[in-house]
Order: sequence, then structure tokens, then C-alpha cells
Amino acid sequence: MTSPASSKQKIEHSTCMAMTDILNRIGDKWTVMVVGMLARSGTLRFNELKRQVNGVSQRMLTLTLRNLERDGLVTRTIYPEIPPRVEYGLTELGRSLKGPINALWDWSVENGASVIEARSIYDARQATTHEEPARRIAHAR
Amino acid sequence: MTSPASSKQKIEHSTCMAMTDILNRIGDKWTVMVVGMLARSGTLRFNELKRQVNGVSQRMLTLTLRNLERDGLVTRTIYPEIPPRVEYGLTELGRSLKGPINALWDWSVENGASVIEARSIYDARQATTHEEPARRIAHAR
DNA sequence: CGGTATCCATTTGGATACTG
DNA sequence: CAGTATCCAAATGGATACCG
Repeated sequence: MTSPASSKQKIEHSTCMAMTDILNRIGDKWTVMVVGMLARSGTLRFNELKRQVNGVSQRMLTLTLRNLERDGLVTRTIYPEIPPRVEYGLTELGRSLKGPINALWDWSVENGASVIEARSIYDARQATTHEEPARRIAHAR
Repeated sequence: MTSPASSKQKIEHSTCMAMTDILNRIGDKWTVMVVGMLARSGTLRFNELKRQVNGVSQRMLTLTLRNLERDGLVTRTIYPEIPPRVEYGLTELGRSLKGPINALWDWSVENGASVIEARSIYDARQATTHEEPARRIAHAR
């Protein structure tokens, strides 16, 4: 049931879907790091990536790269040599993601400390055995 | 402040930590939608939010809001009335997230279709019972 | 109205072993 | 080197019931 313009400007459902979809891709544990590394280096081999993305397991790097390849963000080039060589790089579409990711990256660098601080304040408040509520309560009118 | 030409060479570990940390917050299933709604409306009550964020359960909305409050991105104001009224809004820090989120949102709107298309191409290729490899193979040199 | 508490299914991802 | 395959633990999140 689509109400006729009665409610406020409605955010289009398809738009939300697209956003949710993309967030599911870049919101996982390793994707942004992988894209970031590829953006910096242009092209990297599997184990080069594995070394640069600190802590990623072989399994997860493979899955992350496959998903990125499937979504058209990363190219995978096989060189039929022995030992085998496989190089990963960003597609044009993948490179276009650099902007949004950098925006997020910059925000993190600028405001990460504030978030950490807010957390410790919040946690400290919870730890004060509820002696002091100190919550945000508006005065009754 | 840090080493002079280190920007290209090595990504600072603390920087990656901050980015990972923020991604863990905004990368979950509901956070971006909640922040988006609050950014649009300025302030919303719990059930108003619940109606606008399509599909969110009461539990997850509560958890999402608590995390955002803990991170200093959202304010929670209790009006001691009956029935109770609680209003949520963005903090200054929370509003500063609008930029990066919008960048991502815009990218999704612009490129969402390309990703969907890339997926179906990839999947179709996999479905061709491996008759045609069609993978990206560089010619041996 | 605005939550908690509990239970449970699904998803995610790490460790390990094996392969062409 | 660049993966697969398998197993398993932890995290995520939905459904439901109850509460001040």
C-alpha cells in the first residue's frame, strides 16, 4: 500500500536496497582493507595482499576477493606460470569506490579518538553502580 | 607530526585500527539507516524510528541506538511523562558522519545497478557447467 | 511507549589440512 | 604460489514473552 504523498518525502525503497546491498559488501571484515591496499598499490598478488592486510586468513582473503570480483570491483588475472601467479587489481568501478572509502577513512582518522573517548565516558558512567543516573532527562513541562 | 613521507610507504597501524573500528560500527545491519533517518528528521522517537527503518526488530533497534549513544553519535533524551517519551537525535559528532555516509549513499545510487549486473554476469558464467572457462588469463610471455 | 530477557537459527570467520 | 575443503567457535540477529 503506497500512501499518496501524505507522509513526508519518502526515501525510495530501491535506493535503500542499493545502499543496504553495498553496505553488506563493504561492511564485512576485510573488504575495505583489501580495496584500500589495491587502490594504493595498483596491482598485487595474492600473498602480497595477504601480507599487507594484517590478520586476514587465507580463506577470508579468497572469499573477499571472489566477492569483489563477482561484484565487478576487482579483476583477477591468472598468469599460467609455474609457480602460478595471480594478480588482483581494481576495475574502473572499483576505483570509483575510492572516493567514498576515503571519506570514511578520513572521518575515522579525524574522529576516531572522539569515539573512543565517548565510549570510555559511557562505560565509566555505567560502572558507577547506578549511584548517579546522569542520563539525559528533559525537565517536565 | 608523524614521519614525513610515510603516507605512501606504510599505512599507519593506528589508522587502520580506527578505520576498522568505525567500520565495525557503521557496517552492521541497521546503523547507517538509523543515522540516515535521524539526519533527515532531526529528532525521532523510538517507535517513529522503528516504523521508518523498515524491518528492524525492537531488539536490534535498541542495540543499534545504544551503541550509537555509547560512541557519542546519538543523544537519547528521556521525557518523564506517561506514557514515556524518548527522543533520539544526532550529536555534533553524529552529524559529521553525514558527509561520509552520503558519499557512500550516492555511490550506491549511481553504481548499484552496475554491481547487480556484474553479479549476474559472473553467476551466469559459473552456471555454464564449466564448458567455457572465460576467465581472465594473461598470455604467457 | 519504550524498552528487557530469553531462546534459538543463521551467518561469519578462524584454524587446520590438503592440492595442482 | 594460490588456492579448496572441512570443521568448529563466536558473533549476529530474529521471534517471542514480559515489564515499568
